[in-house]
Amino acid sequence: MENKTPITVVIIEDDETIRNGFTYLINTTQNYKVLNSYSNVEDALVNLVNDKPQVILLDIELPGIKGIDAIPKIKNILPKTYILMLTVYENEDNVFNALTKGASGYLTKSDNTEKIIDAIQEVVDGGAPMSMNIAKIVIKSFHKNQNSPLTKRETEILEQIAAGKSRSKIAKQMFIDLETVKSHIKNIYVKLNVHSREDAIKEAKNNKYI
Amino acid sequence: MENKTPITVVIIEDDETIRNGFTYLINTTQNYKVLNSYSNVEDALVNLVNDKPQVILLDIELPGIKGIDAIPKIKNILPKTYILMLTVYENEDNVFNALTKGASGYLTKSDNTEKIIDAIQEVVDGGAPMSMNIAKIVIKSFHKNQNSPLTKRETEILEQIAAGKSRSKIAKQMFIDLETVKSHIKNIYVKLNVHSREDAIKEAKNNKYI
DNA sequence: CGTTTTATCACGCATTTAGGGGGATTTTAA
DNA sequence: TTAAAATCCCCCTAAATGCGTGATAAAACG
Repeated sequence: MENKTPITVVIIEDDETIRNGFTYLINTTQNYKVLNSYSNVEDALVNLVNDKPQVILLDIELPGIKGIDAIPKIKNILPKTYILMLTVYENEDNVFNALTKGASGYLTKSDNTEKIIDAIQEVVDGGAPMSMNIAKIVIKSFHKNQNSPLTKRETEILEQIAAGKSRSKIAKQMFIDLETVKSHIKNIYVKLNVHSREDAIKEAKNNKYI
Repeated sequence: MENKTPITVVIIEDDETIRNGFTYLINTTQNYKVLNSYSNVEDALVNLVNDKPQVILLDIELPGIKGIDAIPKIKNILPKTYILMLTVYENEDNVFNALTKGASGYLTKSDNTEKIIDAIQEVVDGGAPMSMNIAKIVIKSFHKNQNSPLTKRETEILEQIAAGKSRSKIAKQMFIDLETVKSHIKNIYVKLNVHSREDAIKEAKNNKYI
């Protein structure tokens, strides 16, 4: 067990105490090694080519280039490196932005520090470690509103509109008359209090009707 | 610790062995209690009003009404009950369907059986427990394709098109000429090899360009 | 430093679509 | 057995769409 090739980590975090804390924690754990740690993205970007870590712990709140914007830059240099986000805040937009740009996991610093080791292992094993509250945010983003004012058919049609389909195409694919589709759309607009496809889509997505 | 009010659970699972196994496991754990277990959704639906469990363990592969279709029916009767999905298969569509309809967690039966207790506790605490592979599927669904053939501007415009905006509205909001927008859209169509908004949206979403 | 890509703007044209107005009828559920 | 939901009908005008064939300036790349 002792002489396995260790899992290599780089830390990008501006708070020196946290940076050193994590470095110590990881380095004193068997089979894990911190190759380097940086207090900002700029420094990290020039050195990462040499470090070639398997996992990067990336803070979100950083001076200069923010953690979120660092993700694509890092992925450019090291496409196979797993990026684990670290944050104190649980801002929804940050979560989805980071995931969209390619982060593989998302941890809050309030987590038990030992969890960081589990998370590093999990991400190397192809998993997607998340703190409990982050998982909740992610799962909740899938939940549809059960109190939609739209009927089943109206919802169906609005979904097709959101897919960019014309009224006539919707009619053909649903085997109903164009006039029926128009009628449904009229009712949708009244219910959502809008006067265009754009606003209907926006309103429906905001309220998670679709 | 011993005389806390226990967390109440109902199991809906057709395999008798698994059903009894989970029931035994949960009932022999302090502070957890299985109120009832059912081998199909139909039976469960008529009794759930009396059971009023905090958590339901719901199998996906069931005879008659499938687990996925059971979710909205259960939510109708008991809107506050947390639903944890159980499955042997890790079918992507099932995962997203279940989450969309309101499942709060998703576990594979291959998980260590003790994890089920942790998951029940986590969901009651407002979390969203997932097996590692499920978390991976969920997180991956957010990842955008880094090899998009579209330029930044083209991607921007295609996103607006996917939001249902007209070319002229896009032009106004981006402070560019309608002709410029038309030009971009033409290039998008060529690159994606499509001839309509609908197909452009579909192609872009399929490949995660947007 | 030169070449390519990207972003910008131009004009015309045939065809379809969108949104709104006013209805009616038939299924489906409560 | 009512109410809600889904279906279909006709009219209208302004706007949008997709495609053709361009040009020019700015940015990025090697």
